[in-house]
Amino acid sequence: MSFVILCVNYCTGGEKQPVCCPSMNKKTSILSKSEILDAAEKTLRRFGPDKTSVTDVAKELGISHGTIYRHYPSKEKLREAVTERWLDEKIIFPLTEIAEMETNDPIHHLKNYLFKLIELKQTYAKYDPEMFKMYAEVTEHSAELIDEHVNHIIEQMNVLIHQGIERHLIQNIEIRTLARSIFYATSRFHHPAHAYEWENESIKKEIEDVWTLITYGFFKSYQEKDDCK
Amino acid sequence: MSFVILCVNYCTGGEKQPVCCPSMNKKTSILSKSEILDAAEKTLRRFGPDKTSVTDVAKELGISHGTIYRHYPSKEKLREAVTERWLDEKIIFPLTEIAEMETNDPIHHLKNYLFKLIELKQTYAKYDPEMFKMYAEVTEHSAELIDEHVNHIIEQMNVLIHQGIERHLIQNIEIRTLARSIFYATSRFHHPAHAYEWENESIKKEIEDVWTLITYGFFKSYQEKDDCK
DNA sequence: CAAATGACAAATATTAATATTTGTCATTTG
DNA sequence: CAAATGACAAATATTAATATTTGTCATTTG
Repeated sequence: MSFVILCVNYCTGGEKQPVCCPSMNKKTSILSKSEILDAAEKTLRRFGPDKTSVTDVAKELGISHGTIYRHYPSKEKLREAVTERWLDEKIIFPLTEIAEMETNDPIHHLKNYLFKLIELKQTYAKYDPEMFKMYAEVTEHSAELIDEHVNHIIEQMNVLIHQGIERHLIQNIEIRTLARSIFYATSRFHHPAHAYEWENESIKKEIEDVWTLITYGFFKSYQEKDDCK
Repeated sequence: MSFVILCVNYCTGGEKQPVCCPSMNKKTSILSKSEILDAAEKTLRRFGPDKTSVTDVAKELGISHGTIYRHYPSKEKLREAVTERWLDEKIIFPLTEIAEMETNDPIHHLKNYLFKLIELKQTYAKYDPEMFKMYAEVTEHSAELIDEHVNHIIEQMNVLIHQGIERHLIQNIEIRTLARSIFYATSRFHHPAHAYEWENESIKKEIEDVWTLITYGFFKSYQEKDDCK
């Protein structure tokens, strides 16, 4: 009984744990991936991504550094794992909460979602600078990680856009293309390469103005020009 | 007579020359700013922006490095001057040619202008990598230089937008805001921080898709929904 | 006498010697 | 016997000594 419960406690978060069920007698001595990630995150925040060694992380855990290599095949993979968890927790999780809210104003819902993405990125750039730097560094090298992250966001935007189309508020064009274009057209406001431009207060108005542009476009439609009014 | 002509020859390009008119007997010995910039550009292309010293530039010219400091107060100012001239020649000049063309399709004209900007940036990133790197480095430090460059482009876009509004093709909203928003919404395609993402072939479709988005917007207007058709 | 020089100090970059870190794997531990 | 260890070589980073570069300015040059 307690066997099962313990296993559930240990194996949360979808991690592929080192087999934790046979011989459960040593529960505290079994090192989990998330314990390593906790220690890595703590160490990264202390020393910064450029000064943190695998040895430092091992020291934090009071173990041999060789042990970490039994869980992550390289320093780079460890950095990616830390970044992936950080992105999931700090960016994807709060965004998912917004995405799943009920609404009868899909346009506002979409704006809410996108603006939250921007706010989160800009907040963490400022208040969790070491981890944000880590994220910026890792995603510049790992196309895989950034692709997964971006696709996750575009996927959620797809759903919101779909709701807008159903209610005849959004033009019925290729959804995925639209989601991607909205994401890219706002790169300046959420891409880490632009972080140094976020200090300026004018950034808030710029975001609103770009949002207005992509909402209505600059083109005066034929309806407005000829048929109507 | 030949005095005046020589002066004109020497003082082209709007440079503030070291007074070249009194005592013209030594015409070849007078060092012009553009000669320094030529040598700097040549040296920068050879050694790259991180390995080029003021001494290297002086060597290229066969002069003492102290002389360069009589024309530019610091290495950084020299780098800025090289970058500014490069931008004017490689980006602003060809853009101005397009901007000044006559057209009866202002939307196409605007697209043409913006796509040329993107094409030029992407071409020089690939085929003049040292100077492009120089530009990327300098603009990250000098807000002044990048502001001037960006404002120049936005100014030219203003004119094109104005033509579109006159012909009732572009919505009559605040022109400057619109120009800036179009510029920012396409940052991914012309901002040097994104240069490493330009390798991917998919970038061409992304540009077209973002252009379509900012042209028409994603919002289904009331005209389309209710009044018309 | 305007323009260039080159000697100089301070700042910065390079080099070479030294130390640490990364990643592996045979051995140890519980 | 699964998990951890720690000794080890190769790669990378740090340090300290050395060399170059930056920027100034009194002196020289034409």
